[in-house]
Amino acid sequence: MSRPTIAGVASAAGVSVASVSRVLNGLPATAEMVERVQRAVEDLGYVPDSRARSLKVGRTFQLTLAVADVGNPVYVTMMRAVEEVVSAAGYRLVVTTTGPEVVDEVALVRGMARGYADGLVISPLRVDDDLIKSIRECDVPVVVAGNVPAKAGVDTVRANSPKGVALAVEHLLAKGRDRIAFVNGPVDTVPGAARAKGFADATKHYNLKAAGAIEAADFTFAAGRAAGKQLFKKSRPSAVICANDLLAVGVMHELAAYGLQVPAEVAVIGMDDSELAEQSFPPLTSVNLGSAERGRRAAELLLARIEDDTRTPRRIVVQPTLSVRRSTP
Amino acid sequence: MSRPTIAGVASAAGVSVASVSRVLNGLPATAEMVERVQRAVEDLGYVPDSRARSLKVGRTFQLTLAVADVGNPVYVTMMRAVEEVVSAAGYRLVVTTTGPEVVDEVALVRGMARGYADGLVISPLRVDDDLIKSIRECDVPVVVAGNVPAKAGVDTVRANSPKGVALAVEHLLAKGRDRIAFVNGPVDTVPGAARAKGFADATKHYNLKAAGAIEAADFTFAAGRAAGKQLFKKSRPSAVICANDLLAVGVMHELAAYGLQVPAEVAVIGMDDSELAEQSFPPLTSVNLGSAERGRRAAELLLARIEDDTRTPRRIVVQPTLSVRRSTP
DNA sequence: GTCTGCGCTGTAAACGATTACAAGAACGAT
DNA sequence: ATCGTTCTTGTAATCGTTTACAGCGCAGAC
Repeated sequence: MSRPTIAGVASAAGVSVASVSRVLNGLPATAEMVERVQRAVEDLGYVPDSRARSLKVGRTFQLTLAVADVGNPVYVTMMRAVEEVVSAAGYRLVVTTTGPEVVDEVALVRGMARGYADGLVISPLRVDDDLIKSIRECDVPVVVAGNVPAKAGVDTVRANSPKGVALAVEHLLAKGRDRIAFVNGPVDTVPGAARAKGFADATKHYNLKAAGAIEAADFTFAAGRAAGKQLFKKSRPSAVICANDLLAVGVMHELAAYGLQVPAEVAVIGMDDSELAEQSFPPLTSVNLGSAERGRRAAELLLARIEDDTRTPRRIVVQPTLSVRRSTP
Repeated sequence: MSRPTIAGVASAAGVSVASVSRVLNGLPATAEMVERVQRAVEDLGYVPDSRARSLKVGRTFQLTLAVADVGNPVYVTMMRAVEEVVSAAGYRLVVTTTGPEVVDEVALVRGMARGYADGLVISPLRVDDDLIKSIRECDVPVVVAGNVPAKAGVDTVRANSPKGVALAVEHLLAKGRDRIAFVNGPVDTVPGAARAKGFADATKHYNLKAAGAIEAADFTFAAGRAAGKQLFKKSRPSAVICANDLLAVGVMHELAAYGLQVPAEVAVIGMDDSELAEQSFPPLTSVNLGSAERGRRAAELLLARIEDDTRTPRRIVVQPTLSVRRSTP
């Protein structure tokens, strides 16, 4: 036998479907009506069909969070924060993963028009005009966790990577480490570009001597190892700043392979201050780019826009702090 | 203006809604019809509403994966495997998170009846009769990645934890480490219970001398640290087996705090062989419980059951292997 | 006793797609 | 020229809800 529908409940309770619906949605009804409906619901094990409901009311009460790589620990921080906010507001959160390619992201945003969810928080790795266009044209609210041009006119909440890199550099200089290498992720990504700018700014501002800069293939552990290998082949920096924690951990492994002590001989700083930073050994000094707060704010922005689609887009930037651990002196 | 519906497309193209639907679903139509419909679709930027579609056809073409803790790296392995299989079959995968409590899991399974997705892979931390009942009564297919009693009559894919623990013990004994401590997660969880049994079996079978056994508060890094602290306060094992990689990494941190060398003085073995095992330092020897394969098989089982709901439930068990790294001699 | 107003409840029309069925067109065979 | 096939297209019912609207009963005011 297939699932009971509201009509089945109605006939079992001897009332109309409208009354069942009203009772289920807490609209006024006599005590006897409530009683009869609830009994029938109980008896039949009725559960309302969310597809039909959301077709009618035009909302799914689901929100989507899209991330590029589930293996990147920064996303678990963000995911937790988003989850907390949206579930408090009565929404379910579903997480999907886009590939690293911008076309995947565009496809996802376009797909939202099918009505899978009432809103989307997306943290795109790469951004192009197509993506921005698809976000602006999207029928459901989208907020971007990441950096997109102000003229795009979309709600965003982003980190201040350049400031973050500066914090790392200052910390190292204060400890007397002035031969600072930089291991970035791909610069054709949003975070890669921001961090490249940050390091370039810092290089100029603090008049850093060149000590090596590498662009890793992606933001993964394996790429970090490869980058480390390449880096230490030709230079001996006294410190390495990495564009995220996975890269940093990869680099630390390579340092160990070279027999170099962290932090005694080489200091290492990661970015994101993810759980991995705490778990790595030695525990990793890392720039906290506020992923939890960004997640929270992004979720709040999304809820606010669902509430009122006419508000002017906001651009929130959250400031970094440095979590000092034992990978720096 | 709001999104165009199929009726809008039909009138724009000067054809009937049925024809539009047919063209969109690739049913036979004349070239001219196809042309007109596609032009109208293009012009209006029409995207079919998946809610309406799934209400009618009774399927959402979405599958759900539910995990207890997104912070546990074992799930990323599993998630990747599941994603690969289901997307190849034309489904979208959405991931949700249950809390650690069994009531959350039950609520999730019950909620599936609302028709959010066509199937569910759940990896429950705790299992009780309510959960099993809810799974059996669930209107959509559910496969459990984890151990539930055979009499439950549900599709399951599970690891062989006892065998896994045995592999770890054998490896340690072969290296001459016979004072083996065991750091488990909560034994009221499914994996906790299985691993406890494994260690008890091994203790008996290999006649291990008691070297300490701790039950951590949960399967997290922090709990691993706490457990390590407690353990080393009273005993000096020559090896520690941990119920998962997060616990193992926590224990290694605590060993470092005590100034004990890994693996020279104390060997450490984790379980799950997650990405963290490779990333930790020293890289962690870990029992590979086949999370990727379990994910893959679970997804396949789910697809098969969606295909044919009458097939008798299968119980697949995947065998462990040991990934030896540098945390053991 | 009649009338007004209020509060419940039921009937039926949506929401936006798919699809069974019927009708019309085109075409070949007789 | 007629008939029967086949192929394409349109009409309308349907999926399971919510909700506008109308109807009905009952209480209170005159």
